[in-house]
Amino acid sequence: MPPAARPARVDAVRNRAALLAAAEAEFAERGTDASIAGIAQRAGVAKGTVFRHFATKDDLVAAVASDRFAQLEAVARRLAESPDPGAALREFTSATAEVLQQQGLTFLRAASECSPVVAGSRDRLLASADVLVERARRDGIVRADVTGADVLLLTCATVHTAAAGPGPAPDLWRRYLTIVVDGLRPESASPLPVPAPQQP
Amino acid sequence: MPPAARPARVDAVRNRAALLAAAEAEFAERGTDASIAGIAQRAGVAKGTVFRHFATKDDLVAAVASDRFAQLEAVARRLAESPDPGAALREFTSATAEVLQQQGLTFLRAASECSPVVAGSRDRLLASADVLVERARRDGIVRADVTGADVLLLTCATVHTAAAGPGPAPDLWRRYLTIVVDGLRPESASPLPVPAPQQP
DNA sequence: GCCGAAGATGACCGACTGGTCAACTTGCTA
DNA sequence: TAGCAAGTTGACCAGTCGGTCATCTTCGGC
Repeated sequence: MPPAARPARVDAVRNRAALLAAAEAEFAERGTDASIAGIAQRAGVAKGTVFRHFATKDDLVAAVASDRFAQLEAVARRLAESPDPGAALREFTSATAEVLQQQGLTFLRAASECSPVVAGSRDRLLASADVLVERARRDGIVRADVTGADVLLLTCATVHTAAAGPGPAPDLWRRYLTIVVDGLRPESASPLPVPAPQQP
Repeated sequence: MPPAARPARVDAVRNRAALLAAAEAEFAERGTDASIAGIAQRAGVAKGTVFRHFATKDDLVAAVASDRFAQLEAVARRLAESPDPGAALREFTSATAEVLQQQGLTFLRAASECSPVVAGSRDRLLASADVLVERARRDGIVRADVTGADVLLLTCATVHTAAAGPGPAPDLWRRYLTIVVDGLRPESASPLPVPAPQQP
């Protein structure tokens, strides 16, 4: 085992944090089309500094996206201890929708498609979602043929509808999440024509 | 009123049609990021020719997107005469999903956001969707507080979920469209927390 | 077959991108 | 406080993009 690396300099730590915050904001506003130059400017740093901290643009995208998935996974783990499985599932989908809404759905999807690190974070989130769905099913809240991946994808869907609407409709997703959750109920459920996906 | 313009030359007509077909395919594959050069090559034409027929890239995007919305509006008008309003609504959502899936959801959204012509086509489609929803509601198939814009947005949503899934899952949207339509039923409907949008 | 006009062409332009690097500055350790 | 590794900088590079335009080709009326 090599000796512990010298700790990072304080200015490097500060710049790295500023870069992550700036990247988060720029990616949220403009998706993966956000330019490195713009992120650097927002962080108050030269462009070369970005590449010192993140070898490629993809690495920066992955860092931001992984943080988001990890944040949601923590929420799911906490809710898995909740005494009311139905409320826990609703709260989880709302929290997920809020993060997706804030960070940008297509950004997170693109990130998990081109980075195995992000895909890993996403899969851990999926596993936590499965736990919540299974608990809700045992409670009679959701139909038998629905999985965690289904719920995550449908939550993404409701956020997308809000983003697709005209002008700012920041919480239109609440309307559609309500309809979707109603559609998950076991009463009056139509048989589903296509099998559930393995991953969201 | 000026005298009728001389009819277009046959080669111009042929090239315009080839360009529209090529643009449709390229936009479907790569969204608005598709390059003019790629579209020109696919159409077997030089780049300058593209700009002779469409002054800007946006004009080309608008032409392709408008065609799609008009195609869906025609479907809706036909279904408005159908004797079974519930089946008509289901068929309309399926047809819409298929077009969105084929042409690319984000492409169509981007197109209608930056071109008033496309927005007009989209609004005509919305009006036709409203007719279908109203008929279904009178038949007791959908809850009272749902509009045509809701149904269109939710249909977009199910397509988005399929696109967000891993690998090719070309008809996963059928699974989620079933869940969503179940969620539209009047029985066991939870009150909706946010008003419906004016446009989809 | 001739000829004018409409159309097609592709080299070219400027703007912008992600990424590199040699020169310079700064924080930390001894 | 001296010295050096770590960190920062911005000019620069190659590539791509949408868009222009002088030049050439082709259609179609006579």
